[in-house]
Amino acid sequence: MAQERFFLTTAISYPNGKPHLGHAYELIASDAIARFMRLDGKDVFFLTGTDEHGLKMVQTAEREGLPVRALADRNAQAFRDMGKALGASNDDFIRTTEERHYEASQAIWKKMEAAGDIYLSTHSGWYSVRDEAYFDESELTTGEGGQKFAPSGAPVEWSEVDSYFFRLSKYQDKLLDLYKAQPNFIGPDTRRNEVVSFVSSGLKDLSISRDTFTWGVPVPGNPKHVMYVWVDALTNYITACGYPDEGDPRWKYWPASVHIIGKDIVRFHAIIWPAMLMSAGLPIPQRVFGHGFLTNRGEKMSKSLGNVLDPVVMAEQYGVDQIRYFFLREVPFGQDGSYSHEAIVARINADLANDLGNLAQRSLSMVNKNCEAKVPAKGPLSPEDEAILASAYGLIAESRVAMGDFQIHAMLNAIWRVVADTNRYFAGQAPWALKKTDPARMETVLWTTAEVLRVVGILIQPVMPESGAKLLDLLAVPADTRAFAAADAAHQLVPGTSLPEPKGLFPRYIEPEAGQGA
RNA sequence: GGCAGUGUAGCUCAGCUGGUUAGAGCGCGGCACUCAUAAUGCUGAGGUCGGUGGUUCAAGUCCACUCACUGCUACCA
Repeated sequence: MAQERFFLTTAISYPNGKPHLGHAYELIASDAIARFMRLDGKDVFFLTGTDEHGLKMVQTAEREGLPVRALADRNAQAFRDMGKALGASNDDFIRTTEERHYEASQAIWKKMEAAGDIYLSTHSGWYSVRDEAYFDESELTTGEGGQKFAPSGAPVEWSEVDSYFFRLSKYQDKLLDLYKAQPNFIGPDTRRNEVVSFVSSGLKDLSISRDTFTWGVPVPGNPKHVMYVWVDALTNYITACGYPDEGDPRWKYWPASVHIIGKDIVRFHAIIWPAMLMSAGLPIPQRVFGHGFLTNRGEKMSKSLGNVLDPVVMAEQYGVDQIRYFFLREVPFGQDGSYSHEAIVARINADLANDLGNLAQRSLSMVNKNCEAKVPAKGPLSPEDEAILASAYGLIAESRVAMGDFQIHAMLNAIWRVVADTNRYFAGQAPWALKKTDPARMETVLWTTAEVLRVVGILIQPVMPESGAKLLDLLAVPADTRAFAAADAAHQLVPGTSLPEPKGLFPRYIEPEAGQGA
């Protein structure tokens, strides 16, 4: 039987600066989904990368006195390094300046052109040099002498430039059909509603080339023009699958299972991208999911506010798994979220150190001292034992449901509900008391607790790969039984197996000095 | 302006097709325990479920109106 494939992507990042927390968040979340699917037995292809063309890159390079390509190389590397620092498990890292991407972009362009969907015309509108943007008449204000101004206050002038256009308008009905046929194509629902309403209100053709700069993919047959962001950036997803070579070993991954993107670019992925694919006669992605933005104590991150945190520094300060856990547990995926030093520390100490870390420590240290450092004997199970085991074994199904909608936080909530129940169970059974009255029963309680920990260890791996592995090490779980398929009663811990000395799983976070807020 | 959504304990939020004393986590008070990373367990404090008016035997849960807030309303990636 063929292994189910799962292809997921992040958006490609624009590397005119260093990666920030927003990039990190998207990568962490996508990585957790990728790892989840791998552990669940799927053939996963996980892609991330950088979108390196366009005027902003040129301008940034000029400002820094670098050739554009050098800037792109340097910053692309910074994004790669961030991925490493965060434990990202992407299978490829695509850069739009790569040869393979030029090939793919020009190929899809030609397909769209052959379909009669590309034509040369004039792009006209009110342009603000300062904002580098066009504005609709309705957004403008008129000053003295008839001068018109953008919302930013910058003057605008009427501009007419040659540009190639994509017949997006032609796809309006087809897109609406798509949204109807695939109700979960766009998630979460609020984003879907917005897109549907946008498309319903009418689509205009799209300007897809520029002849005002050259840092881009040349338009086939007219090298005066380079492709504008839409065609260039979105195409990366099929470039990585080997397009236009449909014999490429990676082509089997297309169409993508999901594009994980920021809520601000949902429209491009849910409207322009499928329309392009329809035009080129290619399959449409299964889903597009827009995550929310992070704020620092409810305030937008900005350089001027000085509340921009470097994700790599955060990983060093709090721990990689710790911040992965924090963002994925604290923020319901799809909604905006807020973070603060206090909130991070609270999660680390309450959930990781106290609830899970201490549960492992209190039970495994008893095993170590009272069971000859071996998996305890499993005697007859009491109803309490059965109940806690059943809820642990039930987690995998719950997690699949949650992750089916990318509700990573819901999966973590479920896991921690079991962790809390297990602490209750442990306190209720009081194995330290049984030690004197009924040692056999004590062993069964300890076995049950360890078995729950095994399941938990397996399930936290997508979010906290290192810590999950550490926990499974403490339980001497073989490497080949750490996937989700083993999170059931058939693979339970074997009494008598030697265990290593228990070590702390999650240290408490202690403030280095008082008064240090982040 | 139009469209969509949100408003439930100090904070963050659950509450499916309306039905016993409205829930969880965190925070806060008290108690217990000692296996454990000063961890854990138990327990308490009570929020007019934004407001008003309806429908109903019964509404946080449906309807109308109203207030506040948020998102979208295309070429910045």
